[in-house]
Amino acid sequence: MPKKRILPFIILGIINNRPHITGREITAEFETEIGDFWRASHSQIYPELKRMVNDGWIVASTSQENAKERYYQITSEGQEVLNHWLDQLVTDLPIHEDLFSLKLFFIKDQNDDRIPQLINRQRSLLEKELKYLQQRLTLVFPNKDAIKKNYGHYLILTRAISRTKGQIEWLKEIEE
Amino acid sequence: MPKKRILPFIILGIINNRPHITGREITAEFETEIGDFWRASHSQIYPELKRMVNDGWIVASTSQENAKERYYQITSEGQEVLNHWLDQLVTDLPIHEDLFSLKLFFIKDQNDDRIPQLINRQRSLLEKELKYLQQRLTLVFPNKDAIKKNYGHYLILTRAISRTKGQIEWLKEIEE
DNA sequence: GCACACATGTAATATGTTACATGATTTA
DNA sequence: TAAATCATGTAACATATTACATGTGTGC
Repeated sequence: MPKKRILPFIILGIINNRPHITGREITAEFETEIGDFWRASHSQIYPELKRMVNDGWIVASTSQENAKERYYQITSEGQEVLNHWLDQLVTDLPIHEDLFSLKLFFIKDQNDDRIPQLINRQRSLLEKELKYLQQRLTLVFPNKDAIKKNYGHYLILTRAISRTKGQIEWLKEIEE
Repeated sequence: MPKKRILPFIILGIINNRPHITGREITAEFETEIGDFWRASHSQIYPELKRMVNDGWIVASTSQENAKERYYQITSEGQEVLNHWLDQLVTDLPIHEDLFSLKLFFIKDQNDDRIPQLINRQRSLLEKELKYLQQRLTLVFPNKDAIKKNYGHYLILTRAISRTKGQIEWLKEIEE
């Protein structure tokens, strides 16, 4: 789905947060923090980085230590681009490409065995996710100072926790 | 994002729910009920329908009334395919390609003006969505019999409402 | 020096969107 | 009968995944 070129802005934000980052490390970010909101594999990221260097949003450098590694920095132009993107208000709610809902949607009979099966699975997935998120929260934000330094990140983590809890609660309710 | 061929199963489910449906009506389904969980445009749907006829999942027919319209029916093979898909348990939680979270993630400063701006916008989008969902609920499920006849659909609608309310509550909390 | 993880990159393919195109049916 | 909407279809392009490919650094 060719959305409106979100990926470069995400990469820009990552580089802005962590100067001197490598492509591999950027890739890793999509497997942890960002991973809940966006996915991208290295085969998407490397060409994108090239384009961004080309457009003057970032600059690359190498070191003697590691011949292959390339370190990226955001440029002032990149800063502008990032800020301009952040300034734009969101116009639409995201859609939830959610197989759980989708499958339920097609099951008509209240007594269909697959309903409790889907629900149980969903609940266990959500409980695992909740544990992970809570662990991240204590790990990344051990004190108030950490929260202060990365407030937006803190917000979305607590939001994800709240949302996950809510979904689990809902599942518990209908199980009865 | 080339996911694992979800679209044909969705279309199959739609045709199963509404025999004698046309391609245009299938397209319309993605703008109402299904639209919260999956999007597809007609340029994706028509070729897909062709493939599905070719694979024997559905059959097409025409009528004298309207020369262009093609009416689709699910075959017994299609029924099997659909049921097999519904039988498969979901293995992963969906990711939320959510610009709101993404943008917040990149804002570090607690006093950044853009945080309340993003939050206000999100709240108004969610409140609009909530109204729409509640309206759908009373419209599609006016009585208990309607619920009984389409239980899965009922579940995901109430789930969407619960989720939306939860998100609004969370936004209210942090606004203080 | 061999295995394994690191680090980057490309190619083939699948999927999705936007724009273009054409004719049929309905309605004023 | 002209305009709008219905109904289907295709083409060009954008985006994303999987698989392939290649060399580097590190630990044993």
